[in-house]
Amino acid sequence: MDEAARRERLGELAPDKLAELEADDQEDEHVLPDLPNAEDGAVVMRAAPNPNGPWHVGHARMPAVIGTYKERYDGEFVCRFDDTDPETKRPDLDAYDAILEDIAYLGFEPDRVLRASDRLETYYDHARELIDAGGAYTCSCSGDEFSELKNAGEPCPHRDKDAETVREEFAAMVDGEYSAGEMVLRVRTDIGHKNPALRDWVAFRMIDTPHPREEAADHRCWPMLDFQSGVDDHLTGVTHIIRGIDLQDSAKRQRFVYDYFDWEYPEVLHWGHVQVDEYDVKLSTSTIKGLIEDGELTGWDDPRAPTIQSMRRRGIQGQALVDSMTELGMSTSDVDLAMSSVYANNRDLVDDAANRYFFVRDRDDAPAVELPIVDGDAPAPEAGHPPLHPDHEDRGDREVPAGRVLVESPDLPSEGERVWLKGYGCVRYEGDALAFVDADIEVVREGDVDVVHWAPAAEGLDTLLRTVDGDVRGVAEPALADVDPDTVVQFVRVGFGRIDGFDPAATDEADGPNGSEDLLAYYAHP
RNA sequence: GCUCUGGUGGUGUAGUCCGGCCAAUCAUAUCACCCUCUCACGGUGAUGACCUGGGUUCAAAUCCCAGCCGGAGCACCA
Repeated sequence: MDEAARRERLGELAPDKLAELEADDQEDEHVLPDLPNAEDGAVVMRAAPNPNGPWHVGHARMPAVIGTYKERYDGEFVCRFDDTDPETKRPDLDAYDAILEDIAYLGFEPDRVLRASDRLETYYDHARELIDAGGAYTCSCSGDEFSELKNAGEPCPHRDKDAETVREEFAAMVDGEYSAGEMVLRVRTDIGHKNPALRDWVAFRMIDTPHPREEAADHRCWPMLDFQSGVDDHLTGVTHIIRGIDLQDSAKRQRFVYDYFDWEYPEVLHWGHVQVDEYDVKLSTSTIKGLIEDGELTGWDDPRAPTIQSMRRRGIQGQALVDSMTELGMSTSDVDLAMSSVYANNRDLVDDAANRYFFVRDRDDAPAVELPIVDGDAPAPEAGHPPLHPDHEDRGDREVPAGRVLVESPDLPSEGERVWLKGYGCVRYEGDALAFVDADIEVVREGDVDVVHWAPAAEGLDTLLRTVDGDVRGVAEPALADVDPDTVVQFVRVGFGRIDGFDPAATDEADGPNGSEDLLAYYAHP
């Protein structure tokens, strides 16, 4: 009795038990824990990326989790670009769209998209209001000076400035009358607070470098994350904030501002950092950017790059990444994401649709071997006809010409031994040729011969397969020429990959590192 | 130094709030077997964890104490 039948039977015998079982199943579908104080239809969450480059795989976690909760609570997904640092983490103008594309690839679409750099006047207004409420003061201490006082729990001399001076000095900040480092606006918190991280933090500072966005290039007075993000979260109606443990103290800092404004602070959840195994490259936008600039990586979508764009180009479904990310849960400890988990999820999604094709690798340590197939015990057929998919005969089969063929050297049997060319038949290796034996599948069923993939030497496509471990050259069967780019296929006994491009004009002579192959493919995983 | 925060198999996770049904769930991983014209898919099985030490209790992964180890913040970065 299979699962469905068993359930049906249970439904007849004990309907209440079945209902219980199904209720449990519902529970189980929720990989993520429930959100605290979440009301259906009244949940607003935001992803707040700094657009200083395209996303790495770790970034997928935020949209994956927010998107999942959005669906569960019929909530809202706000994407707010926190691009308030034109200098140190300078925004990259292409990154805004790149990030939105990354989110779309993951299968989500933000309900609202905001840019903090569009909202400076709003932040200034709130700063003025905060000053009027006695919650902020301008300060011209150097960073070191203030740090020393702060660590001792001592106020700096500017703390007791009269409100009028603060107003004037802040107006001058907004007008850009100071240079970087000359003046900041601090939030008056509690200079003796037991946690030094919370004492009178900076809300606005001067930056001399113009913002890359033309619309914001005139501003010199920029809010710090805690101020900008705190104000925006309230103004956009965010009910649940999810962020990394590096921002653990942010909520505590922002609460001082919220208290001045008499706002209610949203629910906050923190999670740990995500590490991804399998990559030597550090998971950081600036590190990856550096590697690309140094030529170590060919771009953000280099198969060796731990980026969303790379996953996409390799044919890994955004959903696979989302599944893996939600499986990480919401723990505050650091987690290691195993790429094998992403691969397993992707295999699940892709296996049924991916048609099968042969690709014979030609590697230094395992070169492809070219041999003619000759008549042996029986006349050799002209071609093999393996199915496009073993579970879907209805999709038909491919034609693989079989005059001179290539096989991978480790697949070659000892001289005199037989091997089964998949979709073709049994051949005997005779040193300089493969002699056709027969097409009686019985030898395979009995386990007497190994089954290997192969490709025609002349008609095959010179192929470049780009993998995480470097580029692999080889020859693929000609049927791949009819496959549309962007299709995910399975290279039999090699693994899944995505067809990137086909160039029928490519000639045999023009073998170079780029653009010379007939076929370009990206490798996903086994 | 001060302040947070966390420790369940290789990885992730459930269980911890309200102690027993936990000799600990599920997934992935690894290995084996079955299936199979793939090393894929599917099926079966195996491997493998409660940080340590005390305490409370009839009973502790769960409560208490101490210790050990880890992560984060104390930026005019986000």
